[in-house]
Amino acid sequence: MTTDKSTSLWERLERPSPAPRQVLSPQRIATAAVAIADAEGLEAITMRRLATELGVAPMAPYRHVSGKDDLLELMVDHVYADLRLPGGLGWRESLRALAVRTRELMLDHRWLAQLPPQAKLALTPNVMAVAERALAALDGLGLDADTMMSVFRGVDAYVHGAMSYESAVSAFMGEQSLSSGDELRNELAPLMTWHMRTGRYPTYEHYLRTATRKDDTRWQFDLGLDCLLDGIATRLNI
Amino acid sequence: MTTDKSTSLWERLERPSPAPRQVLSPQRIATAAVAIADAEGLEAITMRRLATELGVAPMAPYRHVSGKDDLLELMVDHVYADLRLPGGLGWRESLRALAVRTRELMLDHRWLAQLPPQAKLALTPNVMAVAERALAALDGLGLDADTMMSVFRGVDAYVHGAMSYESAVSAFMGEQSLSSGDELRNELAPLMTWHMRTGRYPTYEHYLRTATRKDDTRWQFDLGLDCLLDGIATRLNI
DNA sequence: TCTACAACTGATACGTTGTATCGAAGTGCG
DNA sequence: CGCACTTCGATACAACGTATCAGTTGTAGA
Repeated sequence: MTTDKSTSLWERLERPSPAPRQVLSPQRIATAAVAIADAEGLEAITMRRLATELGVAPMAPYRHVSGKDDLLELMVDHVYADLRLPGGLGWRESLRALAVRTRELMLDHRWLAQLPPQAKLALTPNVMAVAERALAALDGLGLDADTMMSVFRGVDAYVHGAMSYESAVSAFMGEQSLSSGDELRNELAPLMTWHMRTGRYPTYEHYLRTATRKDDTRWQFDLGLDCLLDGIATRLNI
Repeated sequence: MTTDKSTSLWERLERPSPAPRQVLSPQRIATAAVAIADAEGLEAITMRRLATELGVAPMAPYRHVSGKDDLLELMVDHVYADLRLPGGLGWRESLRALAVRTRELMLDHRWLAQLPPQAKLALTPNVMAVAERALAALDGLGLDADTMMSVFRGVDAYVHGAMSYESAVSAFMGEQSLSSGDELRNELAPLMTWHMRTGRYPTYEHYLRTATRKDDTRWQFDLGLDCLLDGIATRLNI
């Protein structure tokens, strides 16, 4: 190695460290990004922040991911690896497990339900594997391919829709430092009483006054899910 | 009015126009913003772009909306005014109308399904009105308040989830200038064949080869919706 | 062991975004 | 006519995604 005479030895000694090679990899990037998003939400995901967290220059990750969209896809694939579905069950228990496990995944990673649209189309290996599992559970029941896919996508749509709402509420509570449903409703009370004072929402008002399971999100999720599964069973004769 | 001697008459005549007061209003802002988003997608919504479209300085709209979040809520309320649900129907036809009309609204305004999370909690008058209509349709059937709300939210979750996917696909096709399902699949073919070559997704592969209704999104939507409505009917004995 | 090459990272910079700030212009009331 | 108040314009700033390019390092061939 020839020393570059334009920079003195001392100057070069001042420079960081020789930086061992291969400090970055899609794996390390995904893990770091997921950690950030889990701890501080999706809006904390910044190429600069990610680089800082990895102890690297802002543009370094671009050698491994083509941009932020790519990064989000990588994150999705990374966490979907944890979505292992049990085998050997009937179609109904399989779809139920799919829904419940997906919900748990989205509760562990609230940002999953807040991804921008293009990240929702992520056709990554681990996402494909989940679809394959679900479709396989629906195979051999006499359904045609279109119906199988629609049933799977229907359940998936319900889960995503429900969790999109649930995690938006939870994100809002986090921003406002609210730690219970009562605190949330207290925060929203002025707006709500203003609405109710118009007298245009009597049924809604009745709900607000008499409901007793406003915070039982699991019960709400299961009710809708069971309805959907019931309907699949009766309508498709399976 | 005293003329300011530091600026000549001609100089002041050169200046735009005296700018009649009250050129801005939440109404005008909402209409302009919706027009932009309808034509060019949600990412075209920029405070600067909005101001330009309104013929006004970048910061002017901030006198009427507190920020971008507020603007999005205003847009949601604006388009939800068009979501009129027919009255005098049974619970099932009402929920079906709710779902179908919401889908149509989201097809007319693709950005509705791509809103950031906080905008999905918009408790605006026109959104409340839709909820009230749906809840009223479920009233008097012997359901408790919690169940009524969960059923409504369940249907809403399904619709949002399904449309989130559908409009993400449609947005992707728009970006890539793809105008048919065949073109879309052609675009995705390299990725898909790569996945299929792993042999890990046999059921998925069977779907790709034999399905005949891949582009019939309305049929897919209705199948899931009918399953859900069937399930609600049987599980809740209504 | 040396050398050339390819892969990788650092530094710098540009255009855009949301929005804070403050002064100017117009409006309604005394 | 004067004055407080609302509404708008101009300017500015920090943070973002990312293009570009030079510098650095590991590695393959001689």
